[in-house]
Amino acid sequence: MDKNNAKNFVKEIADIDNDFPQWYTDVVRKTELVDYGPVKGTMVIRPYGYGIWENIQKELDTRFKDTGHVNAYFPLFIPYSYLLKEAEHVEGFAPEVALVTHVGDEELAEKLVVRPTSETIICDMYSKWIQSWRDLPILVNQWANVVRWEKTTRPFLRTTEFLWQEGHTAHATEKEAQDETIKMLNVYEEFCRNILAMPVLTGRKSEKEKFAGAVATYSIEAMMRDGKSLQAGTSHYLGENFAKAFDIKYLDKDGVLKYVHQTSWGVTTRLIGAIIMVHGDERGLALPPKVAPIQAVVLPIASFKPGVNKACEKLVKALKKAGIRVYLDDRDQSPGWKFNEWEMKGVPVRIECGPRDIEAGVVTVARRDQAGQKFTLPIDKIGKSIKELLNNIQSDMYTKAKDTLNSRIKEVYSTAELGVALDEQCFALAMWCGDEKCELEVKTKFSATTRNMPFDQKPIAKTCAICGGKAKYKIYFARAY
RNA sequence: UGGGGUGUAGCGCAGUUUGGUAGCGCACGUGGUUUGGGACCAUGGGGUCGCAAGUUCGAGUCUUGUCACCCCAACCA
Repeated sequence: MDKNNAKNFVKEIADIDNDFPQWYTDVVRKTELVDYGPVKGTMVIRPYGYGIWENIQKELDTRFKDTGHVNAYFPLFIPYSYLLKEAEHVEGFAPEVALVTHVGDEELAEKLVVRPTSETIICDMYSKWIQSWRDLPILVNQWANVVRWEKTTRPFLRTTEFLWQEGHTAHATEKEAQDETIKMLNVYEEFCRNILAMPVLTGRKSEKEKFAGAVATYSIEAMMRDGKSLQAGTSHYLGENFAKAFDIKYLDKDGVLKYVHQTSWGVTTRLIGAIIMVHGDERGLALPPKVAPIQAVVLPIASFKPGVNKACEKLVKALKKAGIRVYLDDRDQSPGWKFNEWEMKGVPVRIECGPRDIEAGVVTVARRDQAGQKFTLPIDKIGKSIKELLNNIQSDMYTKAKDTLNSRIKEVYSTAELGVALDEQCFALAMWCGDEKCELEVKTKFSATTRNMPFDQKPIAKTCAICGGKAKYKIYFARAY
């Protein structure tokens, strides 16, 4: 037996602290989340990875319904002319849209784009649906795929095709639309906190970083293990921009024809990448119980011995009855192999059941988030005790991530301090004059960008940390994915 | 689009300098012994060496062309 080889197993995955991007790529592939697709930048989401997305969908959908939204579906193909209607929008997206120009050998009279986002086609429909103030608000969400032909790609974080949800709402008043924008941002924040065990920073994007066509863009920003920021979701206040471009008007109570005020908001499969990079460690993936496709894995030990298989089946039955997503791994592999396999795949709880356990009336349990430590739980009421355990893991994972985030936000008052904070893998919270020049300077000097402006705008200084001019906003700077 | 690198079995690689039967580790099949932190023994299967021309008695190896992918900058949910 090659014991050294066995112990060095985890080194098959790149060193997380020294080579974070490589570690990420290794984990994503070795844990059977994805394969690379044949077309550059596309990915095949394998069943285990898709299971995470299904849980995300389920939890988000519940929240959307609770806030009055309904699901609908709009076409994949959009006439190119639609994209041209909103000036900023086309400028932002044209370079990265895939165009359909031919069917067979025949050239199309009008080019089609494969949707990079659905504002245009949805607005086209809204202009037909909306006549009167009685038709408002329209609160629609779509689960779909979109295509953006980015130059460089990475599984989940930036792929040519990705899955997402996009909410598109139309309102009678500016106030109502603005409230909706913030409401959905807060839905995302709560979802990340409670379901993904991932703390995020909410706030408004700078003019430079906002969505093409929006009046204001708000984002949730998450901190990855290496101190880089990941924009995990966005909520846009579109104002009347698209309403004017697509002629979406309603007749108000006062008899005046008015433009609607709109919002759009979305999160993508990028969230899966965020989970990996926030919770993962040197052993691989660690999934928060609420999104884990498998919450507990049952491993029979010495299954050839009498009674073991039966005890495991009984155990699985009890756990299923308690509503736990459980998997019985009765494959013909050595136990140690399976321990590592499931740890790498991030299953929150491992339950070992062998002859010694059966004799003692217990099972041996290991938590993924506290690797290596085993303890026993009595076999009776196992459903209830594992359920509690999963809840504890969920909240412990959040606490740990939250502490990390808090300890790595540095208030800075000068360009020099900003650079130091970034090099220490921190987010820098600074006062800013609001001028794009300062954003560019930071980008050139430190390859970092403004992330967002928190709602708490209580100033920490009077002058801009970059140029020393009069400070207008408090804003986070960070390197980003 | 600029700079660097790599293409050999499912994965990771050696072999190329100096041309001479296609190799190694892991994974996979079968039989047996095992099973509480990646087991062992035996025995098998799997390759047009990225592609195309050329030189040669003979090319994974030399020449020319070509394609693909990866990393670093620029672009982005």
